Amino acid sequence: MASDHTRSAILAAAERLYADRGFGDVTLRDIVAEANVNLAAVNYHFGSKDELIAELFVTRSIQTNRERLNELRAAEEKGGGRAAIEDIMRALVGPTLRGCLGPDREGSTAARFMIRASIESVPPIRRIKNREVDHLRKFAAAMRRAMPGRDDTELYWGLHFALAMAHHTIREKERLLRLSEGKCNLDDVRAIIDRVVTVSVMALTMGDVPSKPAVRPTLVHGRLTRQDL
Amino acid sequence: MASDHTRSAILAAAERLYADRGFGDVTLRDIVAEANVNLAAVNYHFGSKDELIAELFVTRSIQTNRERLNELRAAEEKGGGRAAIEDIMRALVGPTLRGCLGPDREGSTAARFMIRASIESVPPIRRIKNREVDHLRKFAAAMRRAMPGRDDTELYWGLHFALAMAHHTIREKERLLRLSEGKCNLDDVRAIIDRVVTVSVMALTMGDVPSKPAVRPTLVHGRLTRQDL
DNA sequence: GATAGTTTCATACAAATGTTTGAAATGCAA
DNA sequence: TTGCATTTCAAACATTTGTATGAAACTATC
Repeated sequence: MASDHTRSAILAAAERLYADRGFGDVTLRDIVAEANVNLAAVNYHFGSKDELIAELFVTRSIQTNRERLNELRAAEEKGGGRAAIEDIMRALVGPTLRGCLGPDREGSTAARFMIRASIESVPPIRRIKNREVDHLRKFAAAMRRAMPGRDDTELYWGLHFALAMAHHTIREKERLLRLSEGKCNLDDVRAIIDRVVTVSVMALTMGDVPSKPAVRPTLVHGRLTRQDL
Repeated sequence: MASDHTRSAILAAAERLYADRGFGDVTLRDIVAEANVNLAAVNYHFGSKDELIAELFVTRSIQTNRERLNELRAAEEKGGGRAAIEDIMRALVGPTLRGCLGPDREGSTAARFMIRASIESVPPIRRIKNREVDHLRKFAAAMRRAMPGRDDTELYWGLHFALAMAHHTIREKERLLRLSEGKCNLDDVRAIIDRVVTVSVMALTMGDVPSKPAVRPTLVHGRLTRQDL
């Protein structure tokens, strides 16, 4: 194991190709051609194609999860142990959206790969994905601390909808661009994050009785009243 | 063309198998075995495997789109030519959610097939999905009539988020169930539709100045009481 | 009931794909 | 250097897959 040159070349080439063309369209021969290595190298270094995909996915999963948890921890420190709900949602959707929607498209190969993994459903990845629930539970716990007394069901739906908007925006950005004839600016990632966070917090606080009218308006005006393109 | 027996047997078997095992796992040989027809029958009747998949998807898509437009038209008639925004959103997400989340989903292979089509991303279906934009434009137009003066960008984002929540709920219902430990009831389709519609309308009206405080509370309370089934 | 058009069938084909193999090359320590 | 383990390589393997073919069976019209 003197130099991982071949091994990492395969990983890089595979991730790039999968990100660009999807799992269904990329063969081992495509990968080794892109990596300039021999066909047998994949099975030598990874055992099988599925294990290569799995390694790719777990690596990136760990990275994204760590980013998210870092943001979450920072938010909790900022709030003295209890993060604000909007900061929690921001920590949840921010890393993914920034990674996948940013104009720095070349550095975001990893993110585009993760989107592929989210769109297509290939066996090795599906197996790993089942563990993601444990990760989301940490966010659910933080949300519970931020909104004590709120019904857990509402909380889960809010978390679910936040991921829905984030992932769907990434998944269907082409369609949204076409539908809006370019009016929806998908390069302004910060505005998109603000938008998703705002709507998520709205969804989470929507059960509030109108006798406490301060909550919602504050959020509405505090966050992105302005998302001009 | 005396009796479409073979043709429809293929369609039925294919839809069932695709619904159960996904596109990646089902071969033409599986389909013809399930349908008790000859292997060559698929190419004879449909031309190719992709055209078979396309026909399956187009058929179901047309059904869903017709349902949506019917609901939209009914809402517009009810409102005297201008439908209420929440009714428009309900027409947009209702048919899909009802079709894919109903408690009779075990028996409805069509619904499970559409879920598969939403989860996996196979070329013939992707091609067809691109035409969906034209269909969505009709909803954008209705929304524009319902909310005159509102910026088009906001309108598209609202439409986009509504579809995001609906589709993500269908796609990830297993995960949501597991994350919430069964607390999120995914069999109560009406409540889910109300929830998605409410959040969507919130997102659409979030730029409103608080000088018109009647809008949001009305929606909040009307959430679980309305039904247009 | 003969005939033309349609459908079914067994079988073959060609291409693609993940995997294996065994030898050659390379690196490294003694 | 020699010897040994690791890595690379070209080639082959074994399946699987969608599709094509040509004959047989069937159907309906005259």
